Amino acid sequence: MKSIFQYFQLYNSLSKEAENAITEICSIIEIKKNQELQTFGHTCKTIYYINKGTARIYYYKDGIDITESFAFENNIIARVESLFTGNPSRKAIQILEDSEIVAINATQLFKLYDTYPEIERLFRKIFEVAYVDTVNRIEGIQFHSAEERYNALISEEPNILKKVPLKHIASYLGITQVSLSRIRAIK
Amino acid sequence: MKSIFQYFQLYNSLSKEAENAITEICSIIEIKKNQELQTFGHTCKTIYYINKGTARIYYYKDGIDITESFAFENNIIARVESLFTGNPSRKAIQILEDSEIVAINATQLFKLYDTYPEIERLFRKIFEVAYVDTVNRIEGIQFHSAEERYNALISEEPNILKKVPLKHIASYLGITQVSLSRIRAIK
DNA sequence: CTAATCCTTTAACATAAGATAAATAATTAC
DNA sequence: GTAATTATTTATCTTATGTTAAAGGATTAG
Repeated sequence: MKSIFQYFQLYNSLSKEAENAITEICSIIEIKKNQELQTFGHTCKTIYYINKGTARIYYYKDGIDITESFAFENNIIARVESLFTGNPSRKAIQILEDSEIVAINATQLFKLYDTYPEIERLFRKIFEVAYVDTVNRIEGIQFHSAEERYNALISEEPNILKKVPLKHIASYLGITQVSLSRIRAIK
Repeated sequence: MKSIFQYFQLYNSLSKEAENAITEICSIIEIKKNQELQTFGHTCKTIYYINKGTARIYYYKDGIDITESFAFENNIIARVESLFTGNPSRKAIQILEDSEIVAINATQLFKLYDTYPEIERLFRKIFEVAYVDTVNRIEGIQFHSAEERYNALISEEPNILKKVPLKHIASYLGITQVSLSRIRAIK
């Protein structure tokens, strides 16, 4: 469990005490491909960091499986629409490759915010950047064609095709799998 | 300048000292319809609160004016993709009705975070909720038809038609003005 | 290793939305 | 109040993506 603190360092440096306090509320999960890390219907009280592997957040809309987002090695994944509101999540987190995940107990983390402003600041900054990424993604969705979005995704995340089935990429891009197949066939 | 603190109260209560510190870094702007509150190209260092009026964030994509978001009375508006990264913003803020705006100096605000953890917490929570709204908006864009998105917008913000030209609503919805006209004609 | 299941592609047809142009309608400037 | 400008609608044609169905590949379970 070293690299999570390297990741944190990118946002805000922490005192040794703060690092120890965080370590105490983390656990490591080894989990296999296609398993559900978290399922539907409960209020999300965990933030995950991916040491190794790949995951996605997804939900069902009219019975169809829709991928909201992917997360890859050395990144955070959380169902923020539940974590930050306390509402039960309609979304689940599925593992897409055999993974090693750090689970951060968010209930306890939020308590640490009172004792360690540096920890509150760290997560404030992490989620500010995630927020900016989401704002930028809207721009991509609204004014690029499906083909442009696909190409952009591949160049941002060149290994995604090895890690993630195309059907999940299609729903993430907001198109059907048939459309994605057509787009790929053009090349 | 009363209602901004009522708004803050929804997120986190502040001590009198913290309120005073914030008041010191705020100024009130009276600004007329169609004026630009902030223009393109500079790093965004201001967070705005709308006491009265309406505003939008917009940018040009291939020469076409695109509305990224609207903000109405008693809400915050900021170009977060610049504010949180320090990058110059490609976006501008335009006033859509004669407005009264509170401008919060973000550079000084971020300094207050060191002295007043309660202020850092306040803005953390404000932007967490804004982040959640943005995540939910992606869901709307990706899996609803333009007609559904239009109807949803009207029911969320019934007065928008009195405040905002349809062309801005069209680009916000991710469609052309001609398509929006067609959708409205069906009824 | 084989069968069963799941994933991806291809084809044919349907439809929503884009592009362009022109006609009205509404607003703004003088 | 009128002209000029800007916003909105309507019409026509085009195109990207959706829908459904079926076939071919790949992966998984036993």
